Amino acid sequence: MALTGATRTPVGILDVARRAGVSPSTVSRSLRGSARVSAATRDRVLQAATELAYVPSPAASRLASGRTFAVGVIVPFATRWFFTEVLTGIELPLRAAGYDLLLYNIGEPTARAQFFDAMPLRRRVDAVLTVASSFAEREQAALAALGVPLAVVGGHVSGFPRVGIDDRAGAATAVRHLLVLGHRDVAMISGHPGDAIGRATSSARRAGFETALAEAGIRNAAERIVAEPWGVNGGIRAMEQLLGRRRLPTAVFAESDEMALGALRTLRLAGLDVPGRISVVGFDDHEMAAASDLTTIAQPVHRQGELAARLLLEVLAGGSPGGGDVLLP
Amino acid sequence: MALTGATRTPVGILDVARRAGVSPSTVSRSLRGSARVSAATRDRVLQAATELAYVPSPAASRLASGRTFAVGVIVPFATRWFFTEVLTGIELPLRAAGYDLLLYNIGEPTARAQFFDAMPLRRRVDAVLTVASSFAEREQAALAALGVPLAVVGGHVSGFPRVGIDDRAGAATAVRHLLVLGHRDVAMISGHPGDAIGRATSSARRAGFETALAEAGIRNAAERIVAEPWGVNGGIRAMEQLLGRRRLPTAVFAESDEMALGALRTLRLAGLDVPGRISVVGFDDHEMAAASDLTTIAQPVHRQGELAARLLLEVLAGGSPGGGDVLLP
DNA sequence: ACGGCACATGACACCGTTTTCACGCCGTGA
DNA sequence: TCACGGCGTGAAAACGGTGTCATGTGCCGT
Repeated sequence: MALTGATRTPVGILDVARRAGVSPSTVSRSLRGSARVSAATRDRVLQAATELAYVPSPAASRLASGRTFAVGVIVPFATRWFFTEVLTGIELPLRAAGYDLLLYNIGEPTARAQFFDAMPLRRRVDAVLTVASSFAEREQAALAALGVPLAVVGGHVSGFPRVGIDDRAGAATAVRHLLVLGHRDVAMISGHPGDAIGRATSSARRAGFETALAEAGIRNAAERIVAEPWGVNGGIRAMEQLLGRRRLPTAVFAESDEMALGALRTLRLAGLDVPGRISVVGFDDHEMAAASDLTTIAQPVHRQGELAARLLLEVLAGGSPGGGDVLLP
Repeated sequence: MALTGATRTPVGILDVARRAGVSPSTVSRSLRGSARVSAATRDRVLQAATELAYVPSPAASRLASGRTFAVGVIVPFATRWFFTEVLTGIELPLRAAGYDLLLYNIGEPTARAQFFDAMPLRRRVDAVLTVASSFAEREQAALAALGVPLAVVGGHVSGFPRVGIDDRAGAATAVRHLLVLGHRDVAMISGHPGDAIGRATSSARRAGFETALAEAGIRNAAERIVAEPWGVNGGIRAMEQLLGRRRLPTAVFAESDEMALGALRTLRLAGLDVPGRISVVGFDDHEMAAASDLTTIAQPVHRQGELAARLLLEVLAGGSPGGGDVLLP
């Protein structure tokens, strides 16, 4: 008596096989569409499968085939906006190809340490994707030791393909924009060089800043950079520092929109008109940036995610891709 | 000749068993610490395992045990901030208990449809967690049909425990705050009732708004609500609508900080002083809210995630939890 | 008309754990 | 001293697919 109603569904591949009047092997082949099965049989199998509401056990499939059909996504949540944007780009192609997304947040130092200590995605993903992170030597080695394809979005891991933008050029563009507007006294708000987030990105953008200033014949670019922890609060504090200086710059280039927004806030509190008294330019095209009418360098983040995903899929499918992709802001 | 260096590591449980001089069964038992194994043996096994750098195959383990040690997290990415915040809260306890996080973004309608069509997490998670979403009847049924524990953060699925805040009370508090300040002409900016995101949340907050107005003897609360699609842009447009009205309200309560920020932007463009000419109160305690000096109703989002995770773990461990949790803003 | 041959399909071993069951051993109570 | 009950451990059967190899059949070329 089915007192409990619909119990857990232990409908396996043999049930389908039986109903379709074929062997399990044939069911497997038909379902994965891969191998050579006569159209008639395949249809019969498919029909049987849907009738029985058959769902293959991923565990069994993984065990037998060795493929997990999962990719690990490593992120520092601190970059909320960037990361979610990338993720939406990543998800569609991967999902379409039948892959699951395993999320790992290594934002906090302790979480990060644990992660690299335990390497929890050993044996459980076919590929890895890192978002907006830089890694120390040992960490890169650990990632490489996973022995699976790896793609990098907004960061750098030596030896693996990278999808991103030319941060240096982007930053230079932003700064040149300010210079063209006539500004000579330009400062930069940057993330702490020590920060795990975007170490590479950070320094590339600083380099862009320095390049642009050098072009304009402005010296001591380095002194014009003030670094604070990455994020809105860092931006707030950085701008406070600038306000404390003898002379207020007439324009500020912020490494990221989040920092720019923080800076704007400080300026607003100080009653300084933007852009009347001081101009601010950001970098990233953060959702809130538009809402704050912040001038910013746009980057196709969503696209980057998508590209990275496709790149991985290509590798997983057996092909080897070209080098790192670089888009223009 | 090990030309290839360290190849893929096929070190299995029997290797460990051999090295420790025991049977695979004993290794399994020792490693999961569960069953009764003499301390001496266990130590020997553990040692052997670390020496061999043994990593159990999750696939095999899943197949044999029936447990996946994974939980599915369902989110509409639209609520970036909320969702990442929740996620950080969720992750630690789950990870500590050995669970993986499978991410599903059902933000876009087509993705949502596909999701409920294919029910991709059948057989691949031990539990599910939904974040900031409301579901139609059929969708709720589909979720229930998964047959696994489910916890809800910031939303509602009938029959399953919910972690959240008292949105109605929170909203009422916000509105009362405005009333106490002397405002009589208060409007509300709300998300579209049809939006999938936080339908339940939305209506609860509207109810709070209406309650508070009713208390103060203010009528036609419903007319004072303007609805636009959820998000910053919705806030922008909603405020534009309000500006278009005959009389500008002296205060606005926004359903979410994102909408409030949008509203602020419109006001800034219009040159209207905040809070001099018009007051704005938000809801959520969004990161950017602080940076914009927006008055807002704080809610312990991180905490909510953590609670939901613990709740799930409890259920997974066999206990049955109390009813839905309600925190105070 | 006959020997392949290619293709569709079935049989079966295997993937690497977990788990049940049985067994031997030792300490204990009668 | 003997039967008995635990406890620690090993043997072996799942778990549910996938892939390889073997088999049977219809068709083509000569």
